[in-house]
Amino acid sequence: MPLPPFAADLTGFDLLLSVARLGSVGRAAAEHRISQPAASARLRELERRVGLTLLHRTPRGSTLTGTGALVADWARSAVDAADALAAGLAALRATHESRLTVAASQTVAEYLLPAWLVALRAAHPGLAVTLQAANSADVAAAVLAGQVELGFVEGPDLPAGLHAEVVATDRLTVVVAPAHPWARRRRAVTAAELAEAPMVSREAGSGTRRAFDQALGGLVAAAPMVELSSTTAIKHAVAAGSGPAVLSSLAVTAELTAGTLVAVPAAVPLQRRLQAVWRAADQLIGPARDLYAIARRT
Amino acid sequence: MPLPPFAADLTGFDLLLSVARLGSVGRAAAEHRISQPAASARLRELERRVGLTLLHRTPRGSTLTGTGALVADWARSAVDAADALAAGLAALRATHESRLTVAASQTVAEYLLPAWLVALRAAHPGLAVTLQAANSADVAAAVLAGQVELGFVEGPDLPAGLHAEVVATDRLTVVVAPAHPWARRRRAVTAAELAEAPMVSREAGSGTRRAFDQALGGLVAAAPMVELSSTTAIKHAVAAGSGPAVLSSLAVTAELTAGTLVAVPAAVPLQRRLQAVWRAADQLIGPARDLYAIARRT
DNA sequence: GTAGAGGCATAACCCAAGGTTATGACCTCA
DNA sequence: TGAGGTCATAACCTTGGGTTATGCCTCTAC
Repeated sequence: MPLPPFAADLTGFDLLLSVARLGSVGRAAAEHRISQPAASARLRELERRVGLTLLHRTPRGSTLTGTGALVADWARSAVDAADALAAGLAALRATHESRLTVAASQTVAEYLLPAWLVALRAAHPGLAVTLQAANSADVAAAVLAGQVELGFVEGPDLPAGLHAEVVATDRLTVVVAPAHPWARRRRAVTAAELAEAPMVSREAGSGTRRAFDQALGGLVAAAPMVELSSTTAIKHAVAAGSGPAVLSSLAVTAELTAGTLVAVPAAVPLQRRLQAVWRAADQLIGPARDLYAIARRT
Repeated sequence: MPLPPFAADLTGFDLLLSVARLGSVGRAAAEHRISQPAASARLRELERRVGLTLLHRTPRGSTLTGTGALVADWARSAVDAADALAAGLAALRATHESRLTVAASQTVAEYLLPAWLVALRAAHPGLAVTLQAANSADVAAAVLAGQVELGFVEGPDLPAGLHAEVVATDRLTVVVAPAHPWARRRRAVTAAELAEAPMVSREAGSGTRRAFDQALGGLVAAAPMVELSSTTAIKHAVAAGSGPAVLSSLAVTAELTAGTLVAVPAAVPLQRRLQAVWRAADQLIGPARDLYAIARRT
């Protein structure tokens, strides 16, 4: 389960990407603020560890070999993911005197915001972003109170005084363990069936749970089998066979691909809008406006 | 441009994920084959570096704090990406006596295969996969010659003797730099316009180029402005303003989000099928069959 | 043809991060 | 109250990765 040692440290791959872009080990070294021999040694070590020749070194520069180019492309996604992680951490850590303050609901903070922050940083290098992650209601309250300039929430119920714009649509997915009877269903489960089934669900008041309750129309959902406060915990519980759950499709793509969870077709409109919100009295300006534009573009 | 130091080394985050899953620092240490004090020190160092408290340590185990859970979720995607990189590298490096041999065209090898390999490894721990990355024609030839059990190719033209099944549909996207006149277009560009415009394109014979030529119907495309052999090089050329290009939408999502490239609506059916191919005489069995199933599920 | 510039490799040296084992302090539970 | 689990601290060691100095190669320009 732990990451193999040669993949855990991305600096070598990061350096490889710089070499690919700049065409020489020396220039890549300069970009990373290390000496040329250090870069050279690092790249050699990387090749030794992965057991492949990645670079074509010549007295006039270095270029990627064929497999090197493929590896570089794979490495790029890993480095990008690490970069998104770094952007999120920087936003969490930033002090409150910084320029842009944002609050986001769990789904947005978890799955969408990191990429947005990376894009925002491209437009505003050096901008410090402060992020509050909370549930939709708290996000709305923080925006209304002026603690944050911009918020991202799920679901339709919003307090007055807020201006909201839909930035994306999130589809909810019914998931079960592969061994669950529903896993083999071809006919969509009905609202009634969903209402009857005890589910693994988030706590009452979460955006995901509210969206599900609404999707049932007039029906009232059975008491949940378990209530858990994190998406990850729910996924594990479902995979272990606890019962069905309703989760954002953003949250389960990896598990569906890996086959640890199975999506069940459902005959109810499991959609919800992800909205950007700000005070109706204010105008979005500067970085907040740009972040909103980035979010819309997704 | 280089990755910040605290994000380059993922081992700390990987360890954090183990703690989250197992509930104690000691058990996480065991999973990573290091001593408990080493793990403890590493986690403390991680918290120091990111400047956040991630763990709630108690005499009966350790759990994530609120921000810890959010960070863990972000970290998971970074670790997963690194894991996909590792799976790809392992497949490239594997010796030829290993059990499963696969060949894939560039688009598949770059964007889809790593995730599939991760899923495959979940089903077959320890399985060694050998990967050949080549263009569609060479992949087909390798399958036909029996050098590889399973191939993934783009486009419709296949030699006789191969069995093919569509595993995914890939949409091609016309992209330009934000400053390009087409970037502001609301009306779709026509096939005639696309045929006339000198493009930045892959070399003749690549799957992407063939698909584009076919999409023009009877029209014959203008000579390309530049021919480049890697997707990355094309993206840079387009972003620098060289002209339009037609690329797999898988290849440009990040750039579209970041705004360095802009998608142009097109009035031609820019779709192509990604197909799994194997020898018509053979039956897919074992890991090859599972990899095919995983690919279909995507 | 030769000098110079740019590029990578090697050598010698140094430092610190991170590993280990041994041990202690703390809490819970039978 | 003692046993068994947890995490923290201490003392020590190894090694990966950094630095500067230098050499060799190849292409280009005069």
